[in-house]
Amino acid sequence: MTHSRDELLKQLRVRGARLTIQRRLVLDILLDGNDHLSVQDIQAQVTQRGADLTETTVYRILQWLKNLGFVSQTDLGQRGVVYELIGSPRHHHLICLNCGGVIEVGDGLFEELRDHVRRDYDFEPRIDHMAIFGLCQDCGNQNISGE
Amino acid sequence: MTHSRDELLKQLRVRGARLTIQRRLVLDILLDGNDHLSVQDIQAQVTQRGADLTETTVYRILQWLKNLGFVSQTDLGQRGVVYELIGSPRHHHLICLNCGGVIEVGDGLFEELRDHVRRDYDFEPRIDHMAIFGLCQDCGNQNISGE
DNA sequence: TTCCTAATTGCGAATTATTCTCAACTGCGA
DNA sequence: TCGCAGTTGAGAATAATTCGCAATTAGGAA
Ligand SMILES: [Mn+2]
Ligand SMILES: [Mn+2]
Ligand SMILES: [Zn+2]
Ligand SMILES: [Zn+2]
Repeated sequence: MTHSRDELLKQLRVRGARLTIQRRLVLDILLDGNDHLSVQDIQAQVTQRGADLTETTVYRILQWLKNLGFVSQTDLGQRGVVYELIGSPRHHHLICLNCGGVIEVGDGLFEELRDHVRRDYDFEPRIDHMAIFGLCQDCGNQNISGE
Repeated sequence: MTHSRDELLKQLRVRGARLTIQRRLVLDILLDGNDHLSVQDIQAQVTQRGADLTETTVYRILQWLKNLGFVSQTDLGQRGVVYELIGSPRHHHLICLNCGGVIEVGDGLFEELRDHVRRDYDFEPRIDHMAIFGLCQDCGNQNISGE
């Protein structure tokens, strides 16, 4: 499940952050649309709710939430950069280079990798919302030319 | 080891690609500097060799090599997007979000993940040159503030 | 409740990275 | 050697993100 709104706000308050209406708005949009949202998507939502934030502000708030570890920022390739609240448990995606299809996968896939990295390199990986590119079942069977 | 120049050219010829002087030049630069090269890095090398390619052309050649599966394109975060010939065996990197340190790791780390993805999702992942972000040993011990 | 101030936002320009268009050029098969 | 589809050059265009600074405001202190 995802963070609840109240829990989220509480955690932010604890960290001494100012809860401006702009920040609440972006948080609400992220909480509602439990989806991949681009900056434009978020701006559209802002407008739809009768509000109005600068692009700059949206970028700044997303950056802030990302640095705090509440939001993931992921480049989905063709589909560009998207933001999403990091739920628990986390999830990740397989993205087909040919058809663009996006498959959601659980975090289990990455548990071994995480452990290995920790053990072998004493490195604490932040694998929050990975995009793995490749060829899906359908496209893998066709023979894809390089160009 | 890395692809040899001749082997590489042969493979490209087989695929019916035109081996222009521009393409040879970029290939040679990639072969020599066995390193992460940004587009600017490559342009600098081009100049250093007394030649002169447009940025556009460099982008196009890199895109072409990437699509053919010979070159990886990786976003290293702070350090931007870099290109590198995909060697065999492949390697990947751990990148510290705090100090920016880059650790090279072998491909073994990803073998399990690859198998899982193939088995569980019938998806052929192209894990050529991954960047895993997180905190290195030194930085993990300090307490990092969110901002 | 009011006041104060550091944190945050708005605005618009700047920067950066990448792509596009189209005319000129050229690698390579016939 | 010729012809042309594929490739490059040039420079503008587009898209994404960041910057600088003045105006605003959240939230603690009085
Ligand atoms: Mn997702
Ligand atoms: Mn590398
Ligand atoms: Zn596909
Ligand atoms: Zn570090």
